[in-house]
Amino acid sequence: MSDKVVTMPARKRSASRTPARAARPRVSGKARGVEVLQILRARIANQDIPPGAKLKEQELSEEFGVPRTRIREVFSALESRGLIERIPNRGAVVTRLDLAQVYQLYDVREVLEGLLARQATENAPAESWQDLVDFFAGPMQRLLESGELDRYIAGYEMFRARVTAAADNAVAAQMIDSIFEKTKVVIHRIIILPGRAEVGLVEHRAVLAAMRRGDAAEAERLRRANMRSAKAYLQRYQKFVL
Amino acid sequence: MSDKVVTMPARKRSASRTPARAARPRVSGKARGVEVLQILRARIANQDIPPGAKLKEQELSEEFGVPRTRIREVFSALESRGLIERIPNRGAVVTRLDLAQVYQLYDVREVLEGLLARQATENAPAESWQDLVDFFAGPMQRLLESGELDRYIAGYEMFRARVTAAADNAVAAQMIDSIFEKTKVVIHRIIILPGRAEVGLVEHRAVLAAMRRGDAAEAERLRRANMRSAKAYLQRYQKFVL
DNA sequence: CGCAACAAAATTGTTCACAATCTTGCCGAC
DNA sequence: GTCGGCAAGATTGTGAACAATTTTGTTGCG
Repeated sequence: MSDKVVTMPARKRSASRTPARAARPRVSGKARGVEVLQILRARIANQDIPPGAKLKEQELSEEFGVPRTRIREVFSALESRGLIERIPNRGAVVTRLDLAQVYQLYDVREVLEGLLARQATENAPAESWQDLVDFFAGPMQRLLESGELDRYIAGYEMFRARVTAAADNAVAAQMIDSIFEKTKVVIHRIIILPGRAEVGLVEHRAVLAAMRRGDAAEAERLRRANMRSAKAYLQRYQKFVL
Repeated sequence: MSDKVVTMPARKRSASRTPARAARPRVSGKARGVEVLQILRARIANQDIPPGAKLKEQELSEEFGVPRTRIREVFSALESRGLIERIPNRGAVVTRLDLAQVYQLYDVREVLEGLLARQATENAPAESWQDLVDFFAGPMQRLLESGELDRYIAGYEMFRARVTAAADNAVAAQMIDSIFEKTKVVIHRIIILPGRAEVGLVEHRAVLAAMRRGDAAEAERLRRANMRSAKAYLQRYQKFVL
């Protein structure tokens, strides 16, 4: 995600007096194309826009205060990411995940998370994981027992962020990101399944122990086992999750 | 990788006489947006358009006979795939791979090809691989000895196609495709490195033997080893490949 | 000769009008 | 009452004109 963002003088297009059609009604301040893309990605990932919903060009154009052609460009990007489907002359709808695809996403995620765990272990000094070992032994255990699942999930995402950063593999990170934006809802629903968080916590402690030892191969193996176990929960409670 | 590419007549933009905007000069028959996208993807993958080259909207618009707004949409899709970079008011250029990224692509490809080999072994009956075992024992060996590298590569891609089809994992297949379209040239250059094809052939035979035995775990392990070995060649002959 | 300022050309970005296509609701025939 | 057209409305697709910006070329000064 290149952050060379910008420059771009903030001045607003001079006076542009246009007498008729006076000031634009811009519902929310002007947004650049990239921003619109990110916002829509997030909305789809969170299912603020539910699967199957239709996206209308004009509507979005007015909401974000950008030209309709720009919305079309954003649609192209969303389509190439597989988040929406476009049918000629019929518009764009949010893609619906089918079961087979969710399993495939989990299979791919298994090997990618394994890769990141291994590379993180190889790249970072073993001691650097100590704080996470402690965190998962104490605080995370407590969050789980007191039922604070939101903060538990936040802790888990922090773990993933640390591993991803240490692995230093932008390609893999980006691919997992694209899996996340499709399955975020599913993943969160699995965590709150009966017994899943407890099992997951044990598995994560095992992964962290291997990383703390500097055993990269074992960290990869355990992380993959962890993902397979999550997939097994998905299969078992399929009807509740999808 | 669809090769419907097309050549594209080399003639230069016709007379462009259009006095009163008469019949459209369509250089090549009308093309849909998706087709334009595929063609440009192929051109970039083959380096018909070299890294760093600038893509001009009007030029492409005229060549394909599609509106410029459509070219812009295609650019958005190419950008989201990481094939081009767009700088505001400066246009679009084909992204240049840096060394670190190529290594990362190989690391990811290692685990994904491993996944496909495993799932292919799990899904297809062991006997179904016999013809490939034979092919890699005989014909491929001969192609190598007689130096017919193009056909050797074609045989290798046939192997990949078979495995991918059997694995039946569209998500993984698509991700590997996106890796291919960025590294196709590099991959082909590695194959023609001294000794690489010979080693690769031996490794592929081992993978196929495991698949023929129905040993999915071993097939995955061997395929990953094969990819690591290819990456090692890349590291060794780096300066000749990039 | 170098170089800075300016002018011209090329290119990208935006806007709008309209055409093509699909959707919806209505009306009548059976 | 149901079904099949048919017209009106909504939505997407196209193309050109226009505006903004960058690039290129030129001129004149030191």
